[in-house]
Amino acid sequence: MKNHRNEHTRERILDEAEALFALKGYHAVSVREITGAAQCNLAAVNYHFGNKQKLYLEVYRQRWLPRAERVHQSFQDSLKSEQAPSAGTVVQSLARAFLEGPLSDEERNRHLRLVVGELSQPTEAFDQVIERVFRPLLGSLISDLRAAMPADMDQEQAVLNAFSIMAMVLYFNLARPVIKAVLGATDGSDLQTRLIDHLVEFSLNGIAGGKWETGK
Amino acid sequence: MKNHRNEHTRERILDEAEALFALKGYHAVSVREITGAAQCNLAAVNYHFGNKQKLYLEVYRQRWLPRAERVHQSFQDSLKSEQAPSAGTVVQSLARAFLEGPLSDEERNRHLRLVVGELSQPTEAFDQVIERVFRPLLGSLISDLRAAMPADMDQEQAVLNAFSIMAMVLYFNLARPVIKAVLGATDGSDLQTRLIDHLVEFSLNGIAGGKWETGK
DNA sequence: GTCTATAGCAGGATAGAC
DNA sequence: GTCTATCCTGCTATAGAC
Repeated sequence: MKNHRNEHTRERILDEAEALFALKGYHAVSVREITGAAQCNLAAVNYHFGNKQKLYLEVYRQRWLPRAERVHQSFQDSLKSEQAPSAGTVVQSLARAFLEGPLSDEERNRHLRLVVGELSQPTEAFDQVIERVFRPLLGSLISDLRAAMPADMDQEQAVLNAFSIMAMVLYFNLARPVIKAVLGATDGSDLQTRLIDHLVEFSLNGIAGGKWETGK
Repeated sequence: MKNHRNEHTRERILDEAEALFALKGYHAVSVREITGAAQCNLAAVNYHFGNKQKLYLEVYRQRWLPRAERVHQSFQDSLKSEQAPSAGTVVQSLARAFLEGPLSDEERNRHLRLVVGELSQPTEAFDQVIERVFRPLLGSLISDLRAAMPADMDQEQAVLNAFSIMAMVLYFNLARPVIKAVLGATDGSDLQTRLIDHLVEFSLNGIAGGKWETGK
């Protein structure tokens, strides 16, 4: 009975499993590695979750989903304070919710890597990700965007705009090392902030097509 | 000696390995699966490539790299025909090189999935991908963009613009199923073309910041 | 709920015949 | 170059003591 650690074994397993799955992907991580990191016994995974696959699904259900909802909430909260948010505000709120919102750097990295994993190699968690998170988030984003520029943006345009923004959010996180490498030693200062600024300006102009002013 | 198939075993293994690695990722594919698909013996992988890891690297060297160079070439060729290409032409050439250029749909899907794999879970192939393909391509793109709008775009801006375009190219391929799901049964017609149009317009506006005209 | 011990198996790799 | 046969490691999963 080595278990005098503050957190319960089950929770520690979820934490370590999430970190490892995000870092290496499902198949590259062994149950031994997870239980080793969680400092518990090999058998604990089967006891608490049944098997490795079910552990993975629980990571999504109990760690990833709530966090995704926090991000969505943060996005909506920062919009609720305004009555008729401009497109600029909408895009900025979204970018901030993802890139500097309620998540720590480490959490955000885990979170986005996991979703990229599901996008590129879908498992049983895929449907959850799409239906319970992606679709609602895109729904919010699209309706907010359309409200901000009611004139001549049809549904498909709005969807594609939303996807383009998500593309940058995901990619700027995933390719951070590459971006750093290419930009060279120029950084040191807050690359993160400059990325957000760029993302907001780029996508705002992308959406607006030069037709609306950013109010910048 | 079952080998009366047109292609040499070594080549068939490379083909099938690439398809499987792209589809499922390195760790999710077994050597048995590869040799099964290539209709050859299990031992053939070790005979021809040494081990699984070296096979994976050969897939990059002998299949992925040349294809990446074809795409880059296609991008540059379509620009060479013009003397002072506008930013719109540059972006459109890039998008077309990737999304409807020299690659078939299947090839393109493989190609982009493999690179996303390396981005999200780097292996020994990562450096090759960055140094021999990514950096040169970004270099071309950046210098073309800066030539097209010499006024006030600094190096970092150009880099971030280039990354934003690449983000959309990669993501629009990866998330194609999601996009289809969200857009619903609206498609049928050529989604591909509409995606390219959107990508070009979005990123052109994103780059130009409303300051340049697209000439559209 | 946590542990030890082990069953049972799949995967990578090799030796050696052809 | 290709095949068969086999080794052996490392994995998931389970049974059962505590």
